Amino acid sequence: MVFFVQTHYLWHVKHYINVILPIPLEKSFTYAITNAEAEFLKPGMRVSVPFGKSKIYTALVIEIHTIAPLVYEAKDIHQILDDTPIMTPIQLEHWSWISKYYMCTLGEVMRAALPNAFILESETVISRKSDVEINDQDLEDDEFIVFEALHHQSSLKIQDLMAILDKKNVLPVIKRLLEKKVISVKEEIYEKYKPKLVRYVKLNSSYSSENELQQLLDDLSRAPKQRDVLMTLFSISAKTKAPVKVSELSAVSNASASVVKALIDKNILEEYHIQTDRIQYLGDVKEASKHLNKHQTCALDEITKSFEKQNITLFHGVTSSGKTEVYVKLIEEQLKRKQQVLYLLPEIALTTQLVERLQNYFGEQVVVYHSKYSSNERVEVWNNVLQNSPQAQVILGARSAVLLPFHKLGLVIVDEEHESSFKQFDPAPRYHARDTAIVLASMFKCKTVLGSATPSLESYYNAMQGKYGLVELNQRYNNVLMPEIELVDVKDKHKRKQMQGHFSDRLIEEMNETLKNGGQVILFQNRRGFSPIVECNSCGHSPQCPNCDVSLTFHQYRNQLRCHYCGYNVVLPKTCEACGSVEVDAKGLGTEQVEQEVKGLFPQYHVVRMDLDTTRGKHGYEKIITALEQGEIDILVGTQMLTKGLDFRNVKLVGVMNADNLLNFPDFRAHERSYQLMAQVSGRAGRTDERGKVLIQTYNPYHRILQQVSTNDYKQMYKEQLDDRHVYKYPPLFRMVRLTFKHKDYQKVNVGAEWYAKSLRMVFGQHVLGPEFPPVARIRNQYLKHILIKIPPGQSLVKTKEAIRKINTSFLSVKAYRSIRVVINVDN
DNA sequence: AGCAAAATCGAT
DNA sequence: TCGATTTTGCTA
Repeated sequence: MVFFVQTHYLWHVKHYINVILPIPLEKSFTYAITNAEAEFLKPGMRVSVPFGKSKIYTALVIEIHTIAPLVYEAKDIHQILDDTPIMTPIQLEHWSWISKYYMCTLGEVMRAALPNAFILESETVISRKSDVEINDQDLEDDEFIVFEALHHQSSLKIQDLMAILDKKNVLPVIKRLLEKKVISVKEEIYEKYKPKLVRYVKLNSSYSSENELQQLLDDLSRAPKQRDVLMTLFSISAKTKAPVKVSELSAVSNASASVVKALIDKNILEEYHIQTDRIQYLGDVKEASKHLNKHQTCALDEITKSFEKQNITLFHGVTSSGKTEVYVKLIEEQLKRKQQVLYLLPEIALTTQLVERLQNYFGEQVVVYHSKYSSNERVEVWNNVLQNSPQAQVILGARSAVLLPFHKLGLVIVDEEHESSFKQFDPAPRYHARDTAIVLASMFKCKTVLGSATPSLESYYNAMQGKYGLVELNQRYNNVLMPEIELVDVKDKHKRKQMQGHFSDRLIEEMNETLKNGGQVILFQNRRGFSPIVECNSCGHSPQCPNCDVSLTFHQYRNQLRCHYCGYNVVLPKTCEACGSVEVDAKGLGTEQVEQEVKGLFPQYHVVRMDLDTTRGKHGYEKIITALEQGEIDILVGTQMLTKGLDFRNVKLVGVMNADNLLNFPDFRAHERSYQLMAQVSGRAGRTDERGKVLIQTYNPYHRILQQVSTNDYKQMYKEQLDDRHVYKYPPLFRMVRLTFKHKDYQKVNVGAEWYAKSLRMVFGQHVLGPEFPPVARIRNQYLKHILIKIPPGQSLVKTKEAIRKINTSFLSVKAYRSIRVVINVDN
């Protein structure tokens, strides 16, 4: 599709616009516009349009043209919402790439990209018809209640009606009232984004002369508090020569808000508002960037050199080698060239630590963007990026930051490049932020750095193929040694009776040693809850989730059984539901149980657990990190949350409770992930002068991956894993598209998926796998089935997806299959 | 997505 | 058999 065609407007021709609606529909929609609107509108502006029976939606203009739709009469738009486009031409091109590559609709990309506040919603507002004579007897009870309410309030919203009538389905009542011509209904839209206004005060201009002022102060002699406030105002404005905030005034003068209000009411002070940014940088003076050591300097030179030949460079630097300092130098260079920099990080690594570090170097030029930001904050970041404002030169963000309206992008940095959280799983667009960023960079003709201590096989493979440049940094900062990694054979320890609960004697020994010397310990267990399975000792029955095909996880702190897929929970039954036996056993290990055992083993130390359950609050995560930094925590037990780019100086020992459940995870990337996870947790140990220690407990110490982790041999891991991927035809050698079928009817999923697979096999033959049930075959009462399509090297991706799309269309045209949800996941 | 018509369910 | 609930179809 061609966007942004500069049309020559002819006044006798009817104009139309094509728009994207924020809903998952394939087609774009055409609306009629007036000539004046055609002159004014540009692609990237928002309009509100009627859609469906009654609703008004926010739509984005992508094309302005004069081609009348053939089979229907285009509706008129409702109104224009913007003066200038809220997005850029490059962005539209980028969205279009995402929708084609990841096989989703533009509407879905729009939903993901635009801050929520940009998408206005219409609301049904009902009001009483004037001059209508109504006989009370003609109205039913609930109709009369609404009629009465409208005497007190001129208009009511659907929400209000639900509250008044205390039921959720109020539409029939509205319909009946409408038929009786008692009320009228209309759709109203409202702006969601509200600029933040700060209250300021100044002296009313009528007191400008000396005399008037003297008079005023005399008048106020009997109101000493107000006089004080006034004097404070003079002293602040004399000192700062800047507008004075109400909050500042009342803080400095130590007066309550009511005193200030009294002065405003008396017209002595004048109140006014100034619009401000919600996100403000509160840092101190800028810091000069650190001098790089010789290894870092060398890496920086190599990256610069590699950029001469390659657009993308993989920066493979071991944990705590100081990659960030190298990025800082690269960013500095772009800022000199007046170019924006996009710095992508996994959400969880986007901590205050790192943000503060970058703000120290770049001050207010840094802007942060992630999902925890409120809708209004996101709008402000969006606008700053769009306008290329000085506050949006370095954009530090999680996955969705790649969808911002960049103006002059000079460099993209994707840190922790291997992190799987860069790939969005649900809902669509199921995009990978790393790959999407690379495409964005190519549209801006700028360079990309992918950084990681444990690169993904995909990126390392691309580097080996010469597609990416490769720069390595093998020295840790200050030449700290890599931690010493010891594998503990739990099977053997059990045999020798050297286990206490889930702790081997070696782990206890090392923990004692570390704690005695004032060091901190991190224990890693990749499962939350107390135990993932509860089993009856006499009959073997274990409680299952009623909505999903999984065992319920026992959570001790609430004495609950919970499903981690749908959130279902029940109180732990006292006796077995199947046989009534009281002997119920907890099988398997979760963080809660580790915490409990540690507390028993080391009662004199402070133990804290960090997982989804303890970090749920807004700053839950932050609090634990700060407590650890400040040495308030001796032992931290947690899930993989612990692994992400945190710099804990005093952590001397890391224990991996059970490496096997990582390795045995049913996914073709399980081994790669295990290596990355363990290498990253190990990296938390000993980041200062002293060498850290890592203990990995396992039933299988001879596992290749564990051997490679313990010898820190990334290259060996890469080679062996790549061989496996070769044999089993997995990425990075083959590409993959996975289809998921969902329906509450088991048979329907089976038959539908089988039909689909058969059609796929007619085109792709042996490269279609399945349909197969996933390890958890039912979630929230929906049965799931997967089909995997492997795309061999050399086979056209575009054509493959085209073929899949065609089959999808004919699948959906079979009536019996139409109700089956098909989820397409590219590069999953 | 959201809404209305159509189809199915279920208790009298 | 009627009314309620779920499923299906369409939006410009």
